Amino acid sequence: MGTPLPRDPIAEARRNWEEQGWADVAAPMAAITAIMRTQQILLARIESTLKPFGLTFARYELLALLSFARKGSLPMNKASALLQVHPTSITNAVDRLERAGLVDRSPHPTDGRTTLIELTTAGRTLAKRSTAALNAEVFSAPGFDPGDVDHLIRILGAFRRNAGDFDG
Amino acid sequence: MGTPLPRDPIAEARRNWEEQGWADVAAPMAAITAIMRTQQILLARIESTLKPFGLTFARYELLALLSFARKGSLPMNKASALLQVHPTSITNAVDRLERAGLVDRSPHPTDGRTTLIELTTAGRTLAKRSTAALNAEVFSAPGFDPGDVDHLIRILGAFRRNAGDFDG
DNA sequence: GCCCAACCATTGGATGTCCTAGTATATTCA
DNA sequence: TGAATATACTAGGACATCCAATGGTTGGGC
Repeated sequence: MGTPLPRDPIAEARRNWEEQGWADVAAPMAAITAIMRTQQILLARIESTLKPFGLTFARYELLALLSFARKGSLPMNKASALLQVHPTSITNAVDRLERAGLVDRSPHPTDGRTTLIELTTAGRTLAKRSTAALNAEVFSAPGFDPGDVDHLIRILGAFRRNAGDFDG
Repeated sequence: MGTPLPRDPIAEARRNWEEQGWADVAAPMAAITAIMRTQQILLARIESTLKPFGLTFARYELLALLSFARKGSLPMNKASALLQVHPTSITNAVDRLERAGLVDRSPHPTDGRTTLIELTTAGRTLAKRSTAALNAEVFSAPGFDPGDVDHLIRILGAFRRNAGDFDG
């Protein structure tokens, strides 16, 4: 996974698609494949930045979400909805964060079905420090042309709304 | 993970970033998070389309790559480089594809270190059929504005070149 | 007031990805 | 020629994700 390839493998795939008579879907195929690869690159950078803190991206996202919660605590199903992941992934992340002393579980005062999660002091500190690291090492120089960032936000925002992520 | 949220959680995160005094990196943060989520949505669609064929995206990618190989066979390290994944992921995928009778391993004629992988007849057939399904169910209506597809390809292409994926 | 459908969190199983080691084969160079 | 280095693949472990199934808990309809 090291040295650059002589040519863009996605452009190559696009040419293959066109040669096979699938020219009508070749461009969307290339765009979707490019998103897959871009996500992979970005995730690797993020994980590498978070590693010194003992965090993965999944656990960081939960920590960051909690650090912005008005009441300081959040029901697990709410976290699942906001982060758009399966409830089992939240359970898994909370298990590990709790074992690391970064969050606490507590029963919901009125609804016996739901569990609340809350940052510990250590968790709040780590959220701050790891966010600072991500801002400095990843978000401040993402590798996009500055003018393209807004394009991306608009295009992907429309896509996500279209896919049913949110109303608006 | 069902009903749409009342508001865009990524726009929400961007506002939080700005309020914390990180306005300079709020936009790239939002763009990167949007790419993560978009990839997740697209991957779910692709996996769902491939499920009836007994394929995952990882295995499909390998099948498709082999179906375009000029010689019909490919060394494993070449597959690893072209698909941009860890060599162990290729080993894993080939293990399962071989067990399913879709590919064969064979020793390289001159280099005793390398293993060649090759589609079986069943593998070639399945590659064709599953590609047709993806074209019909995912790539033909990706959910992007038609004009945005070319923007995406250009922006993400520049990003990937910048990240060292390929020269050009 | 009671019952059942809906909801919430968890468990266990399958898959995929990466990393670290380890083994075997090639190549380079003193 | 023979040792050091580089390359190719495999083995085992950690982590995350999804799905299906389980066991409590609520709350609306009768």
